[in-house]
Amino acid sequence: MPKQVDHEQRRRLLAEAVFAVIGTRGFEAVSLRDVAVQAGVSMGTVQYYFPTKHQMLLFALGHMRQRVLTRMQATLAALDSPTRRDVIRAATAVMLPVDEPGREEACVNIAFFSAATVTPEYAQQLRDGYERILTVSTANLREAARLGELRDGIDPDREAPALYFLTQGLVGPILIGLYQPAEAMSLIDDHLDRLFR
Amino acid sequence: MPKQVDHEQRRRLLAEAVFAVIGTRGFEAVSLRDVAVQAGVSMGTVQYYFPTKHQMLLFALGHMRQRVLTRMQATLAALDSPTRRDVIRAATAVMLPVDEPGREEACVNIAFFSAATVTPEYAQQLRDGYERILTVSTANLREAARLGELRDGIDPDREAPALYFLTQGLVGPILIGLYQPAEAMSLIDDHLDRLFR
DNA sequence: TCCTTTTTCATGCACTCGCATGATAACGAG
DNA sequence: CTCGTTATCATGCGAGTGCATGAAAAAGGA
Repeated sequence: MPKQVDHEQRRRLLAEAVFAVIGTRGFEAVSLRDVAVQAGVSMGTVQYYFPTKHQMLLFALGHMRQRVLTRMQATLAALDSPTRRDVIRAATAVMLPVDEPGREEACVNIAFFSAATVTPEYAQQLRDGYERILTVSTANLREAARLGELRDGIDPDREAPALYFLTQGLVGPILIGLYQPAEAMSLIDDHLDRLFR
Repeated sequence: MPKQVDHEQRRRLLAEAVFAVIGTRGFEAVSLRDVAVQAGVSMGTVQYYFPTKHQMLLFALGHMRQRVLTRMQATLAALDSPTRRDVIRAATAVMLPVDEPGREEACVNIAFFSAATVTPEYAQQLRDGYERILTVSTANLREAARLGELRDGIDPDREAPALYFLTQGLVGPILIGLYQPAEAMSLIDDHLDRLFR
């Protein structure tokens, strides 16, 4: 049993390199050579861990989903005795490209979204991610409703998707520099004002 | 003066071919050869009208913006004595990928959005488009407010962007098959219910 | 120490890309 | 018809692509 290497960790390292390339030069610029250079390894190593480029990108997409969730959990855990509204607001902010890792994730996300229109496997991954986040978000709003924190006539099961899609709709404009993150958050806050007492 | 050809029309024809390629094989699959085949001309002809691939894509982006606006105007003009709410609802529906041309436009749009994260010229075009549509949308809502059709406490200048970004956030999920167009429109209608009396 | 397995690397290959070039075809003015 | 401009095309080139191959290096067990 020679030389033990954590394959999964190695793949994650390469996936991060993929993110960097997508974030700086775009999705179509992703080549095995670029990824190798970015990761500081040879091209052969990339091939060793990913038999094909498509599998590499698919893994990278999955890793990005997990990275977003991890960052969200860390952000929420850092909140000091937050209200239900604080939680929802912070979770929303994580999905917006407000800082550099958020921006990179948003670039990667939109790139895969574009690719998903012609690559069903990407679309499946993205659907999974959407449904997971929507489930959590809905549960949060339902809990807020149960605690009586929402205004009268607010249906958590309809408002959760609406809030989420509004958030998603803000990602693009922020990315292209049309909206400032602060403006976007102001818009989100207005929306939350309407939901919460 | 030999052989008169409408260059602008020729470019639009090629732009439509670009759309078709993006819609069926994706943005990264766009090559001069594919566009030429799709348009039924030789590769040299594509080069004749566009000195470089980048200029071709830039023109295609501009043409797409105009196509969306044209389709929107046609849709609105076809409405029979519409209320202000009908106009806003129809304009929103045009931006969602509910039919085939709408889907193609959405695919093209998201592809350029992704590319815009690393190509400032695309970002500029997209910002222009956003601002134009937002201006019209805001004007519509203001007019509705002036006519007293909105509920109390509804600010057109804040609700117009919110409605627009909600719409944009719905495009992706529809494209990847997570949401049905009917569900999306139901969500939009809920939102309009909140705005209008 | 040597040996076997795992990991890394350098190189080659067939293919496609964007772009350049020169020839060919179409068409209106004289 | 003839000519000259415009439009279209076929072909070639260097560069870069994903992937395959075989060799070199690394490292724990004997």
